[in-house]
Amino acid sequence: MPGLADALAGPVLDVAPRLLGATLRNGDVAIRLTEVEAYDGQDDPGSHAYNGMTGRNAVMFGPAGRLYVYFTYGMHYCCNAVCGPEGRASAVLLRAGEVVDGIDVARGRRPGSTDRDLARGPARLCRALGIDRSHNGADLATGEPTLTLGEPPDDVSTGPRVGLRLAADRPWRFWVTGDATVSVYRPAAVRKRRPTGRGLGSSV
DNA sequence: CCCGTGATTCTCT
DNA sequence: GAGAATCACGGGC
Repeated sequence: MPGLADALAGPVLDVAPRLLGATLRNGDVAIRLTEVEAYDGQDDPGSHAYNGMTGRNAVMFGPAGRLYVYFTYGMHYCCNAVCGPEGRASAVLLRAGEVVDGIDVARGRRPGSTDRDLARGPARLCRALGIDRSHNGADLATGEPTLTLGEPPDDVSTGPRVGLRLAADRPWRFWVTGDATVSVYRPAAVRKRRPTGRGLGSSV
C-alpha cells in the first residue's frame, strides 16, 4: 500500500478532489473533509508561493504530505496539505468538514457554534481541531495531525475559490455536492484602508 | 452590511 | 531598517 506522500505527489488539481472524504485527525477530534481548494505554486497568482519561497511559505516547497499552517487576519489559522512534486510548492487548503469524532472537544473549542458550523470554514476547521502554528510542517502520514484518505464522494462540485482577488476565476474549489458543512461562498472583500495617522489633513 | 486583528511581505530609504 | 499595504476569515448587526 503506497504511502500518503505518494498519493499527494500528483498534480494538485488531481489530488484536491481526492481529499474529499478523507479524515483529518488531531488528538481526540476527527473531521471528514467536505470542501477543499487547490493552489498551484506555478503560474497561480492566488498562491502564497507565487512570488517564491519566504519564511512563511517554506513548507510548501518541501515534500508532499506535510501540513502548511499560516496565520491570517490577525486571528485565524488555516491549514493546507502540501501536494505535487517537491519544489512545485502546490497545496490544498482544507476549507471545511464534518466532525466525526471528538465532537465534545470540538464544541468546547468553538463555544456557541452549532454542530454544523464547527468546521465550516478554514479557520473554524483549524480551531475545532486545535491546529495552530506549532503544527506547521507536520508529517500528515505519521504526525499530529494525521490525514487518512477515504472513499471519495459520488458527487463533487467545483467552482471559484473563496476570498481571492487574484485569479478568482479559476474553478479550483471542490466540495461534496449538497453537504451541509460546506462553507458559505464569500467573494473577495474590498478592504477599507486602515487610517495611518500620517498624510491626512496636510495643507496643500 | 461592517470591521477587528496582527503577522507577513513589499517597497523605498 | 522603517513604514505601509495586504490578507486563502469570522462574527456581529
